[in-house]
Amino acid sequence: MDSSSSDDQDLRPVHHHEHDSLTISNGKRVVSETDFFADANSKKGKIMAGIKTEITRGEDGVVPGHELDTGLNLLSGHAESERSVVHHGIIPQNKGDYKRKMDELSALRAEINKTNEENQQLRLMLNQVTNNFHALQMQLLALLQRQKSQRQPLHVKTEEINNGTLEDRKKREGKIVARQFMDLGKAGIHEADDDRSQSISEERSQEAGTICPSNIVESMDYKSPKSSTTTGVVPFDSRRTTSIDHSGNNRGKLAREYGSSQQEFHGLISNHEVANFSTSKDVNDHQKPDTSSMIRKARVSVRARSEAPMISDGCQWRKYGQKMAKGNPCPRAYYRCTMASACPVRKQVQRSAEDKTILVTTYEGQHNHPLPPAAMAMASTTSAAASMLLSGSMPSSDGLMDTTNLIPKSSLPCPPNFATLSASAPFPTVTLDLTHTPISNTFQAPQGQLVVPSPSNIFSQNLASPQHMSIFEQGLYSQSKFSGLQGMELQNSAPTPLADAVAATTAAITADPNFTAALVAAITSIIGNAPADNTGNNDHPTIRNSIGNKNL
DNA sequence: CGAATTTGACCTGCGC
DNA sequence: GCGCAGGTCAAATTCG
Repeated sequence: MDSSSSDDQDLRPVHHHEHDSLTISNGKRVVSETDFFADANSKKGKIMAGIKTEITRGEDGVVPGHELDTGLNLLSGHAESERSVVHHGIIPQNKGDYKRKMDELSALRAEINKTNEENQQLRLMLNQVTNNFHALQMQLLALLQRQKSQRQPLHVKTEEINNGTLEDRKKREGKIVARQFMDLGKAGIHEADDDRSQSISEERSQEAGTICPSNIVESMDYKSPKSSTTTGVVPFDSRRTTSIDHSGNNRGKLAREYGSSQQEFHGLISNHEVANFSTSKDVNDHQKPDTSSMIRKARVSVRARSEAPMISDGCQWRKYGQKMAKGNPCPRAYYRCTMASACPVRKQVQRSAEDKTILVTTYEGQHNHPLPPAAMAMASTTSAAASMLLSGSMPSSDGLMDTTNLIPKSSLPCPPNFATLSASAPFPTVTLDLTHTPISNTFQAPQGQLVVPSPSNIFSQNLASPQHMSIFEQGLYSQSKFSGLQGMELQNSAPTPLADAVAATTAAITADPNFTAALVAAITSIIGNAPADNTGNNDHPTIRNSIGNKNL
């Protein structure tokens, strides 16, 4: 059922293309190959054409002749007019004409087969490159961890903690804590992900002796020098953890459930990241109230154009609430992940007040269970984005997180301060704008949100994360090329040879237009305008009527 | 009939 | 302390 509706959505752009071709041909009996693959001049267009033909075949397994007509009728929003056009074109006037048409149909069929093969090859290539990239990223992570552990003396952290005003310190603490939370979450996912990521987690655990300066342990140590160094319950959300301790009402029930899920969740965390954490009680004992309030979750907001009530991200969600939010006539829906009984991941879905065709999905938390590939795409992307948000740069003196160093000013077609994170924002939020609005608009966002127009930033800034760069991310990355941000990933590299190497690798991987287009197809199939469908058909190479099409 | 959704009530944090 | 807004709960309702 879902797939059928999804197919409808998928086929819509195909129809438009064919309709255009038919209109242009106007009276010709068969859609010419050139018309049918109208944009086949470009590599991208060639891919699209191939995918389109696959869709046409998909209806009943055959393509040419009247079957083509049938497909059009199924897809057409102007069925009668198009049917007449096509029928007029296909009914032969004489035998020679008929033979000529049959020849053309044969040629068309051959072309379809060819493009289908090309599609298959592209798919294989995409998978292969993805796998290779994952492996490469794992290696880079390990190297980076080693490099960090060698570069960061502990006195730097002490100095940073001791300097500055109390307010500055509080702000720093909040960021540091939040940053670590995301690291924890990532660790959870990695552990559940696969053996490779597990090995990485273990590697990170082994390197726990000298740790990243952004580790929460420093913050906790500062606030609570007597904190236990043994593994304990990590307060992923201090508020909920407090509820566990002090609440006996119904809310406590959820809190307990949530808390247990957190324990379960943290069981997936590498020892290094859990070590030195105090229990929630310890934290409450040693933290000042205003300091604990700084402990906030990072969120990742995804803006995408969609008519569906919810974008398909591969996960199973259960709606548990709906609220009217201030300043937006559209209600905000609250969902929680139901793929595991105690998965802490929540998401909010709300249409943009400015543009109701834009669906804003905000993710919070990390899955504590294995994810299907389709869900991994979104999960890893949001995790990477959050990671970039929380580890991208050090806070500036005014309490704002200066993220301008994420992207060099010289490469930005936007104001240099477009990306700032206010420490006063309710939650540190990264926004992935997939609406493909012009760049100038893409950077417009509510105050306190870091807008990331191009996930290339995520990629190049997220080297410290063992997170896989998913197809989703790669698609996002490739989108950046269409957004006029080419080359940013190279200029944006951290000033380390390793990061340069990664950026160069990224550029090399995505240099091929075929690859880029395939990635766009993949990303589009995941988060496109398709109605909510959780059928897991995201690996279909179809280019859907989606956010990216108008820019392709 | 079980699962999912709806929706009013409740809780919490925050600003005044 | 009060009111507001965001977030969540859970009984009622709807759906498959």
